[in-house]
Amino acid sequence: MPPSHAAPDPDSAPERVRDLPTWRIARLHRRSHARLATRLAEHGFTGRQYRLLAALVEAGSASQVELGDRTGLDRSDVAGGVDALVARGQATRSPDPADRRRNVVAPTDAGIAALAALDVVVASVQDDVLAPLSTDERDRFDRLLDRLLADDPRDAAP
Amino acid sequence: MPPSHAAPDPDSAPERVRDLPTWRIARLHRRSHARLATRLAEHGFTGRQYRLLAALVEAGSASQVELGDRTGLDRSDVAGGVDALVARGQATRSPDPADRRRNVVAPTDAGIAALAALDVVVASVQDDVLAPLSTDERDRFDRLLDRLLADDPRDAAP
DNA sequence: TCAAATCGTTGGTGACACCAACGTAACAGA
DNA sequence: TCTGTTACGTTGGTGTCACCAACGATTTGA
Repeated sequence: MPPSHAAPDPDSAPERVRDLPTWRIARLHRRSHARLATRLAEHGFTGRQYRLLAALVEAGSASQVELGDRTGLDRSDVAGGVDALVARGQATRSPDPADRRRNVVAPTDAGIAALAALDVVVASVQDDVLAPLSTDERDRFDRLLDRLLADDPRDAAP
Repeated sequence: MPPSHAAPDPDSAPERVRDLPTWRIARLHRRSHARLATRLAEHGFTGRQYRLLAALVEAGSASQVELGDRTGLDRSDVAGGVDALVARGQATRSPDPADRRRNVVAPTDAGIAALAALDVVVASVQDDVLAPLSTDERDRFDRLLDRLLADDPRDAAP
């Protein structure tokens, strides 16, 4: 065993922070994200690349802006992600003959197969993250999440 | 209206991702984190610096490893954070006469005052994030969070 | 036709979570 | 006491994520 850096537990926090909802939400996210990222990494994927490939397969084929819209990624990040997919033979990129400003990005068979494999992985991670909850509790959690995510923080009807 | 990069909504995602718990948790975190970060930034603070200052005030004074333990930050990140606090006159750093490997980091009056101001800000962000929920729902959410976080993350050490 | 908008690319920014190596200093065992 | 090991702080990386600015090439629409 190396001298051991004795990495501090990233979940430890000062007293006034420990019980804050924002802190607990961050902790939950770190955990769920770490699990997902680890499992995706085993297949050579990053979270963004998975989203990208998913959007690509769902769309059949798309321009990079469209991929940006479908994944919530910035144009520049789409470019890099598509680079990775193309490099691995999971997608193709070619100029759009109808509008030569655009690229047409399309999944390959290998890409489609990879996504199918990832879907299984991703589903198992969901179960992993929610494991501590019963079916009932998962439902309740889901509904609370709905409420919290419901958009319009700015609209207070007078 | 500027040429408009037309930044995509970061919450948009492919179909198979949209309803995943991990994705929804990530969305909630992005939201709560963005609100907190924005409000802290108005006072020149980053999330880590707030945690650091909080740990510092709670401890009275501490070495940097101790700050790392109290905040969950890596040694190297503590170093940078303390740099910032010292540069702003919110903390002092001096070698520990009792163990010259250590630094003694201590909050200044300005640091203590800054933390008091931040505490108010942070509290208001909590309320903001939980705004969509009733008191009852907040309790339920809190308990579910407890369950989800109870599971031990640092296992897998056979 | 010519200015304006769009698309993709490149190259940054900052925050966050990590890890490796190094010099100094303290310590513990032989 | 000497000597090897550990601890501390610093420096300088890594990669992910979310962004933003500018540029060339292309298309549009006034």
